[in-house]
Amino acid sequence: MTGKPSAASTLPSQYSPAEVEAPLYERWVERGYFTADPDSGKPPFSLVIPPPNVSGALHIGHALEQSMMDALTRRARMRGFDTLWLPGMDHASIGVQTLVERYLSETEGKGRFDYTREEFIGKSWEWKERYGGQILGQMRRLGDGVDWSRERFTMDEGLSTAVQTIFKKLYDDELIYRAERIINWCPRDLTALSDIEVDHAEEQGELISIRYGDGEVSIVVATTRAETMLGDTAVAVHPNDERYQHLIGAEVALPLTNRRIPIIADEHVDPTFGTGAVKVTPAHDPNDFEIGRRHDLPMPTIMDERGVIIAPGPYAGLDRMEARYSIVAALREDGRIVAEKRPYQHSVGHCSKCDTVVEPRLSLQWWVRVETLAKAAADAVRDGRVVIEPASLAPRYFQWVDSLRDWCISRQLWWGHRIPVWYSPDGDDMCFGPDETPPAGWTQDEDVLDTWFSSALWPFSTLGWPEDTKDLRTYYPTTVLVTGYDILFFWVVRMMLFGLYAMAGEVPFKTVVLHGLVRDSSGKKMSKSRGNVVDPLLWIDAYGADAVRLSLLQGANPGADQAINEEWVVGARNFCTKLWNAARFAMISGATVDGPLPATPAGADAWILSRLHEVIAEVDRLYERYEFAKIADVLYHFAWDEVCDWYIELAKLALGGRAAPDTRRVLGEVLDTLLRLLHPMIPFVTEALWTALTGGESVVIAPWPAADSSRADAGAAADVAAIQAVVTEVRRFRSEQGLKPAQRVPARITGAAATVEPAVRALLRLDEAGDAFTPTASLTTSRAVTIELDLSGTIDVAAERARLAKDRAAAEKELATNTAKLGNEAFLGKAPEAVVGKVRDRLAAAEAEIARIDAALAALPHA
RNA sequence: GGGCGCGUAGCUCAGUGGGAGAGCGCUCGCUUCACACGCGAGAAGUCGCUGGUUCAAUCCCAGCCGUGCCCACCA
Repeated sequence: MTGKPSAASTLPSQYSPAEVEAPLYERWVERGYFTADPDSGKPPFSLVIPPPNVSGALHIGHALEQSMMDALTRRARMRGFDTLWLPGMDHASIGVQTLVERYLSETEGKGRFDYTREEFIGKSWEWKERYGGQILGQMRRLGDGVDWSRERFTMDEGLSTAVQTIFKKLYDDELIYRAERIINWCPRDLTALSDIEVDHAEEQGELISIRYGDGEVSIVVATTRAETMLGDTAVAVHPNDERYQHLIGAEVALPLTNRRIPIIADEHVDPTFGTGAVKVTPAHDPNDFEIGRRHDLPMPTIMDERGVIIAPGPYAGLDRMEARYSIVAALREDGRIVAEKRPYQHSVGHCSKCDTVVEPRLSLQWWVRVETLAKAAADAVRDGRVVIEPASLAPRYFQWVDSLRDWCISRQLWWGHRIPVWYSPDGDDMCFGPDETPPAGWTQDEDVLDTWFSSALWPFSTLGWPEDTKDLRTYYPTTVLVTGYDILFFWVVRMMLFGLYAMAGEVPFKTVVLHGLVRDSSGKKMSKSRGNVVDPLLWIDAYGADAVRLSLLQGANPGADQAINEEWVVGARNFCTKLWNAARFAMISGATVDGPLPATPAGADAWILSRLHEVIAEVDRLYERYEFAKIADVLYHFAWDEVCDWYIELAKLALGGRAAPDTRRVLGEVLDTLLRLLHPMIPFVTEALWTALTGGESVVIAPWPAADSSRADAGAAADVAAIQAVVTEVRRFRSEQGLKPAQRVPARITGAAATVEPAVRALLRLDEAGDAFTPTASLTTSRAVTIELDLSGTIDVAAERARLAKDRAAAEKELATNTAKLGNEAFLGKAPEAVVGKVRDRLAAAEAEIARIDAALAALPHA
């Protein structure tokens, strides 16, 4: 026997995660359980972590996402796969550069441009070594079974090589190009942003209607950005707009300047909006830029990169917001403002990193031509090579990928992958690969790449690409990607673009599992400004990593947001304690995992084994659909309601009798299996208990349970169902009669099977009827078991009558419902036979129930 | 404007064409020999509204009301 009753009996009654977790984790790592082995001969199961920012701390969303990934990985390992969960971090170009700038400002009192590029990058690496990567330690706290030997960073040498290699390939294939276009510019961070790095917010602004020109040739335009009029080079109207036909081709005087600008016709203009006339500022508005291109308009830039007016004149040197105010004032003085709508609600773009209002700006940048790449990315999902779970979120993927616009990838930053393009003294440009040397005298492009460019390579760059490594051959395509639906556009789409392109059409992952956002207890998004952000580490400290993981997984319905608060974590912690005590009981009781299971287990033993194997099958089925919340629910209720509340109570009886050895073995089997089933979700407490219970090396490497349908035992299940029904009914009677739970009562039981009666007596504390037995109360349960009790006192007739009356009312309702159904010809004619039969059964049951209750009522003494 | 979703017990959420569920909370009782982070019993919902399909609708369809998110546009 490997159970250790002597040790177990000294276990405290409560689990102390803080003492147990860290040593267990270190042991797992030291023993190499998490290290993948492509030579193992086992089938591969691989996934890459969505790399957290090097500057980030573990937040509740990470905790959820990583709990999901860890559960999948641990289960796969137990099922015999060679598992690789690859960890790492993202360099977070703009985010980290901003932090480093702030840090340098605080510590050295200098700005970015007080350093050379090389100095600044050196400072950034120093910052990264000193302050970055704290999340890695936090992942250990959570219990993440990642392969630390394969940890990667998006700026490490191999990944930088991958970036340069794919850039050159794209450049050579003419899928990367340089062009002057309107981009989103952050005047604070001084860099271009991609469309998705801009957050739009509805704001109260003003809509000013301005009269351009005078007399015969005048036209009213409306704008929310009066200051951009300094860059106007036309006024546009719709070509079919009756009101303005006579003006098309004319020139109007642009107020506050001595310029005259043409009135042009363009389809883009919506004649129903405002006056139907639009001022055109090609260098400062994306739509105006397109109009400008169509009509070959001049495109003067009127602001510098910080948003300060540079157009010559009285407004030069003013910030764009100051200029707006001054220009509106000047126009008003001139009598040119014909209408002002204030407040005027409209959408304004902000830098997603620093919240500064972005400035559309004409600028020379590098772009990825996405059309063919996006087509391939869409096809891979349409033809099922990549499955999105839940499927209901696939339209979001298509919505994005089917309308993808060229991706601006250059950033005017220093922290990141520098664009591998060099310029000759004559201004020619050429891209060079990692093993190529540009000619002397050529200078490299100053810009770095969008952070997401390197993230897009993550599923293969981390495995060694462009080298043809064993890891790459073994683990690509990765099995599954787990990430939030909010990151579908930023990251998933881009991995699809580049994965299919770089890996000869092979998808980066076979399944995308999308989770939702973790919100606060009332369903509100967590944010610093709301002050409702929770720190998972504080909860780990207070309740243990398992409790945090379980509480998050209990809410993890596919693709759906979830609300969480501390109460949930407390509940999960309580479950861990319950499990702890169940295992403690098993060990105290001499449960064992040695030897074969009994060939013919007795009632409760047979029943719980039958249920156990149903649960295994159910859990397997749910894992295939990534239904973490339901897996947690099934195991929670099986463990608590069935194993603890019924099986252990029934086993206590058997442990005193002849069947004790069988029960000890079954009890061991049930706990062993339950702990293995729970291990992927709550690794620490299951490890502590499983090793103590079984004496095995580690549950991490224990085999995943296999469902065995031959364990099904309908007879045993029926017996236990009868016990549960009778016990529950009599307990209710006892409770309503005010009998103390501990009070033993003599009773005569008739109608109960031999397999049922002893359990009923024990669980209800009913003694054998002795010689002096005088029944004073009798109840017939729904299972046709009659129990006569000698209460040696008066029973509460009124309470009992009320209880029975209530039951009778419920049965009457049931009777009426089913009688009505059976009286309905259409129902009898059209409903399936099975449904009709079920209704007949229920009708009969209701009739029997009423008869039983009436008999019980009649047997009650009159008050 | 386009797309997706939600509205079920006080709260947070599952769920199904044929008997309304869970966790927490609430009420009552309990130092019952694993566990008070526990045990037992219990109360609690016109399944948003209206109409339709069906023998049968919380579930399918339409409309409405409320609510959330994503994309595009917003001169």
